[in-house]
Amino acid sequence: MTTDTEVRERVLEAADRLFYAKSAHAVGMDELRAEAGVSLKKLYSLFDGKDALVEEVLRRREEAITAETMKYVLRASSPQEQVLAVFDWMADSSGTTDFRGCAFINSYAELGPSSDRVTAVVRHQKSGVRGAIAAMVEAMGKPEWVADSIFLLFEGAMTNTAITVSSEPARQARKAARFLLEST
Amino acid sequence: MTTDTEVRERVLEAADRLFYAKSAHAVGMDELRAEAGVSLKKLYSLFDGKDALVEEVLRRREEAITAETMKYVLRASSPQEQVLAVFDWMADSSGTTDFRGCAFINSYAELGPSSDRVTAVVRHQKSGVRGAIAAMVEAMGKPEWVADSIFLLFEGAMTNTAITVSSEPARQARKAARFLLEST
DNA sequence: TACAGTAGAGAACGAACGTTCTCCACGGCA
DNA sequence: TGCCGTGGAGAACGTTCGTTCTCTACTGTA
Repeated sequence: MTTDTEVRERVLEAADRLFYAKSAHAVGMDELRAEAGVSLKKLYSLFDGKDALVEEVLRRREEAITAETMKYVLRASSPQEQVLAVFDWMADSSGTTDFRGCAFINSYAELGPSSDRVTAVVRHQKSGVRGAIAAMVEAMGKPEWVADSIFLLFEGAMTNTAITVSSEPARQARKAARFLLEST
Repeated sequence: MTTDTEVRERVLEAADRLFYAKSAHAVGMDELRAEAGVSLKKLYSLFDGKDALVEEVLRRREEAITAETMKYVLRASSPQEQVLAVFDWMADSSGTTDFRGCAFINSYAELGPSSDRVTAVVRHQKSGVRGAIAAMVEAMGKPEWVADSIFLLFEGAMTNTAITVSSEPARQARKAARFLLEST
């Protein structure tokens, strides 16, 4: 027997995958229904509509990404390697054929102007990433502008890794971040 | 008398403004027709449809942005200030209330997966910016990885200036770029 | 077996889209 | 003046979307 929670999760997983791959407006509710193996009725009984679904997908993805990058950070051997681990995560992620950059930047580009809810989730994710980097950099005793710079390198590498379909930007950003950490 | 060329330009200007502000899929052809003050018939006689219009808008914007940043670069007083001028352009641009980040990144997020034409224009613009920065940095005798890093800082600042609605990321990126140029 | 209630399949609906077509007003020219 | 062709206004068309509704099959229970 499949509980509602399980069905919800299946829908969210499918929605996350499709929205990320094709952008939200390019995925119809019927396509999503088919991909999740769920009836349209059930879909609308579990979610308040497409907008709410998009929002929930983003929130869920924020948690998932945070957890996954944390794994990279925690297995690092030194404080500096901890900071740089986020770029290793990016390089590994971009190896998957369906890498499409930062889902939050993408969603903000597509839906930001029309949805305050999406904008709020995106801002929350960005300030979270920025805060996490800042905490690690501060623990190394480095000035705050170094953390800001590494965050911007991360963001720039995220989009350009997607656009160029190569993990080169991730490696370049890692190198720059290391230089900043070692020369300040 | 208004020539076809003038009408074309008026349509392209309106399309650029609307697409950038609201994302392409959120702007209907009828809204664009009204904004440009043109009949639907004329619109379709001048352009091959919405897709072609989006593509042409992006190409036109690439030229316009290149020209505008060049103005900042050319008035700079030193090679280093020339490189950093791109961040001054960004800070000034973000001052306008309707700043929405990089139109090419935004378009790639929204249309990249479904349009090879859009993807091609975006890649062209990105490699152009990267090349321009690389040329200036190389002229200073700095290693290539410094240029790559400054480019990524530029890209990251572009998106985060939009998301945070503040020119702070532009200033942070400028500071980081200056540090890279002065310590290598 | 008879029945109540749930859930799935997918038809149906209203709105919005991109695109084309119809109709009419107007200006140049004989 | 009469005629032709261009162009504007916007109705119309076919499609697609998000969302809701209808009908039917099935399950558990007495």
